Amino acid sequence: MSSKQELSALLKKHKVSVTSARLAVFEALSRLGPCTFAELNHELSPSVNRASIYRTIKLFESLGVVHRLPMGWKYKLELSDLFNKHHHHISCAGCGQISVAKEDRQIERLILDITSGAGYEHLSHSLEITGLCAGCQSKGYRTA
Amino acid sequence: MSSKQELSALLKKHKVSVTSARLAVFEALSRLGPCTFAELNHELSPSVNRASIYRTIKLFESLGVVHRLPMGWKYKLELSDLFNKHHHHISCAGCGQISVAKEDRQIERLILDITSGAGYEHLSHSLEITGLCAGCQSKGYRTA
DNA sequence: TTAAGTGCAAACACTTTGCAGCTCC
DNA sequence: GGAGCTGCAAAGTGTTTGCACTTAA
Repeated sequence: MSSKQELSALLKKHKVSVTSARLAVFEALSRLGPCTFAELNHELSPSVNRASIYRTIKLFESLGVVHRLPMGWKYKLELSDLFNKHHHHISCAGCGQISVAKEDRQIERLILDITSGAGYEHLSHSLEITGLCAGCQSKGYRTA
Repeated sequence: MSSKQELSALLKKHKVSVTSARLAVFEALSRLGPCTFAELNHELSPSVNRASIYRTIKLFESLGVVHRLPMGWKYKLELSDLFNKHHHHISCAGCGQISVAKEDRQIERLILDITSGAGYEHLSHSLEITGLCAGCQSKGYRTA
């Protein structure tokens, strides 16, 4: 089953319409990977309206289809673990490029460990690592 | 040395003025703990202007005095590890309350491990855990 | 057919900026 | 005394909303 079909199934399951705008947003997100709203909007403009993209993103977030990655003052959007195996990001403070941290089963367990006993339920987590990529290091970019 | 004195020393070291507005913002942050901009503004109003708070927060961030914690669509501010031992947060998706995860030296090491070899430098990280606190569970709050 | 979704434009909230006056050093 | 900082008000962004029209079911 293609991920587009999975999305349709999920939308139907939640009794919301499968519309071309929603499919277009989903496709753009798959194509772009982690991206800002502006990038997404640029990709979809003018076929999908800004307001509709906002509404779709909000819907997708509430359905757990989309995730926000904090990026300093801003954020980026990406398809969530439902469509994209769970992973963590390393982002560059210089150029904003995002790479994916190598997988580590142990860290997932530890994160569960440290939260146990706090009385929380439905836990999820986001681990964001920031640094300077090789390129920006050689360009002499410096953090404040 | 009190943390207020540490702040003054840090400001002087960076050759920026030690002003009453900056001290006030710093004190409010210590008093409030993790808080939204609106809360901070409310605490400081009308003695410090909104614009000055923004400017001060920006300065403090660039000096590494203040951190932003991603909170869904918004963020909260808190004093950074310089004034506050390094730690991780668990926030409640229902009421927004933040608690501090129990410490774990191992997790810090693992985080360094998974990032090594990616060619990044000056690494820092933020681990945000989200769930439902006991209170919101009993109130029957449900995530979407 | 009709409830739900979309585009458009206007409203809204949050953040930044230019400038004149005030403070710190 | 002078550079740096603040308050104020106005300008930018980014995001949300009301409404008439269109589309999926």
